[in-house]
Amino acid sequence: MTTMAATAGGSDRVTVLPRSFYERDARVVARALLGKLLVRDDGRVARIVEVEAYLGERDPASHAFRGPTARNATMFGPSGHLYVYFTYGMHWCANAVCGAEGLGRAVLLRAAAPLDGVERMAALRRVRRPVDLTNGPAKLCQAFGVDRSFDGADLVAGDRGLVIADDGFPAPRRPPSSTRVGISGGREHRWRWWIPGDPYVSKGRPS
DNA sequence: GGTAAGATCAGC
DNA sequence: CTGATCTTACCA
Repeated sequence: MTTMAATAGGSDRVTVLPRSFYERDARVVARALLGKLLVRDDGRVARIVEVEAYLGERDPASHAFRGPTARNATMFGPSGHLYVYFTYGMHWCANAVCGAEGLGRAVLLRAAAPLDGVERMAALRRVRRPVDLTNGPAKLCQAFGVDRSFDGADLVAGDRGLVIADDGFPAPRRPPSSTRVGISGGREHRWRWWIPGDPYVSKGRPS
């Protein structure tokens, strides 16, 4: 963790987020995740800069809207696990499950700023500009090698070598918000947040 | 069994 | 702006 601490720019203490961090309202967890670190055991590290909250069965934009299925089973499981889904016939996206078990709520990890292990990320993604490495939910997953095999991974125990950690970098007090990207239902909610000015925030079309 | 839409991305 | 690409969920 020496290299990471040096490049992270926060305090020299890096701690994995506890289960209790995730056991809260998804909208609170989402904003609290801004500035946290996505860490793989091979040295890949990126700071989360954009997130979206999905509120389970009361949210028409959520995969959990129509109740539990084989696909969204992880969402209805315990907090602090990774819900990974396949979409558009070619992309993987990752969420942190939150709230009480059985609610089907989660936070989509939409973008992150690479801090370490950039060569390994670049090896998995052929891009012109470095910013395209991780400035979108499917790009982030590809850069971190996250696919179906990571669905259900425990982000607290790190059972598959992937965790989310805190290096002391503060989450924005009042982060800017917008409607969520790429959804049809649930447009009335502004449940997308990001770190203002960060170059790795995805190019969003929502209002 | 058939089909439409999808929490996206890259290239023109 | 469009094509790629295929799983899932829903309907018959």
